[in-house]
Amino acid sequence: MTATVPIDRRMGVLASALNTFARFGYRKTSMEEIARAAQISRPGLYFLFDSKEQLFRAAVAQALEEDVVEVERVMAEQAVPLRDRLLHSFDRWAGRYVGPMTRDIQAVIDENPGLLGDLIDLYPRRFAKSIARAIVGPDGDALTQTLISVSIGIKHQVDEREQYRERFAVALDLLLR
Amino acid sequence: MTATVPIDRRMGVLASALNTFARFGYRKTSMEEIARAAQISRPGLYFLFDSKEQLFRAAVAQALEEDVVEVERVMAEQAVPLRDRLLHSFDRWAGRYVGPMTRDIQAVIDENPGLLGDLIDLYPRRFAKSIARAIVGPDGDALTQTLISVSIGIKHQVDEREQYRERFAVALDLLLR
DNA sequence: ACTTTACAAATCTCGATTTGTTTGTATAGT
DNA sequence: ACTATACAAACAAATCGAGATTTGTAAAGT
Repeated sequence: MTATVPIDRRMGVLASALNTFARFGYRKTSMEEIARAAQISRPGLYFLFDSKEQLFRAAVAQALEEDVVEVERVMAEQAVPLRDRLLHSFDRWAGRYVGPMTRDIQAVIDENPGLLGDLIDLYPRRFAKSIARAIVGPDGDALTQTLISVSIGIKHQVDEREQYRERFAVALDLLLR
Repeated sequence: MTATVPIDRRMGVLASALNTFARFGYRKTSMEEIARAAQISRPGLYFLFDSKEQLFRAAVAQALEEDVVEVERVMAEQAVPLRDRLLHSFDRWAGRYVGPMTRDIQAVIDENPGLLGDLIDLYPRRFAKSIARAIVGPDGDALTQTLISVSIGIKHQVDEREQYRERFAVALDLLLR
């Protein structure tokens, strides 16, 4: 049972664990390295997380959770223009994981299917719902769908976050009338 | 020298060769299998094409050429609505290569970089130019760019050609005012 | 609520050898 | 303008065993 452990202790470990997984991939990352990066002993790491697999799941889940919570927060801010809210949200959700360093996170994730269970379906759906809710009008769902497709396409075309932002902004301005 | 060989003989072989490459991948496809599929002897295959590598290049090049020529033809037909011309062209260019069977063609192509040289850059550019030329107005290039991103994104989301068509049509109608 | 040290069991790494497959060419034949 | 057969050289795949690495747990300590 890890539930008795202070939550904030784990969060820092999760962040550096995800980093390490991203750098070397799931297989080639040892618990030793994660522990070192988190400035903790390896048995101490096992005290916080039952297994390497569970640690990986938790690390990815935390990242997804933080991203989607941020998206939900931003999309709810009625004061700022829809266009800016969308750009910020998509950049956070997808643009963040573009580039030589952060791209590997995505690679690790889909090189290890089954390791993550429903997370891979659940969070994207939650993201989509959060976007769709903010877009009013009859074309709301179609627009959301298309924005997501554009985002995925751009991610496969570029390799720098800035390029992602630029291209997505162009698409956004075309799609928002 | 293969230049003395009748061209139409080769074309049929190229089509079935691409099929075979798509089914098994470049490495796991033997000249034996290609020859069998093309109803020709293996030495006969070597009479038509100097090497496996050259055969692969020629097969991909033929497919790309046919696709892009069809796109150029359709986009030039001023009589039919732009929306329909675009849908047809993108479906031919990208939708064709969606699905469990044809998807592997794409896989083979980008699992074997270097095998194809410039083809991979040249044809997509030619396709883009053909699209951009037909879209008038100040947002022409931006629209083209975005349509291509949408197309790539959808290709990564769906696994049936019909789904590709539907989603792309939705995006198209949103982007064309 | 951790650390250090220690350890068995599972897993990965690797080089070496072998075995089987494939390529590309040749040759003789139709 | 091919086919059938045959063949050397290159290449890939499968096997294997020795050695190292890694996982997960335990125990004793602070």
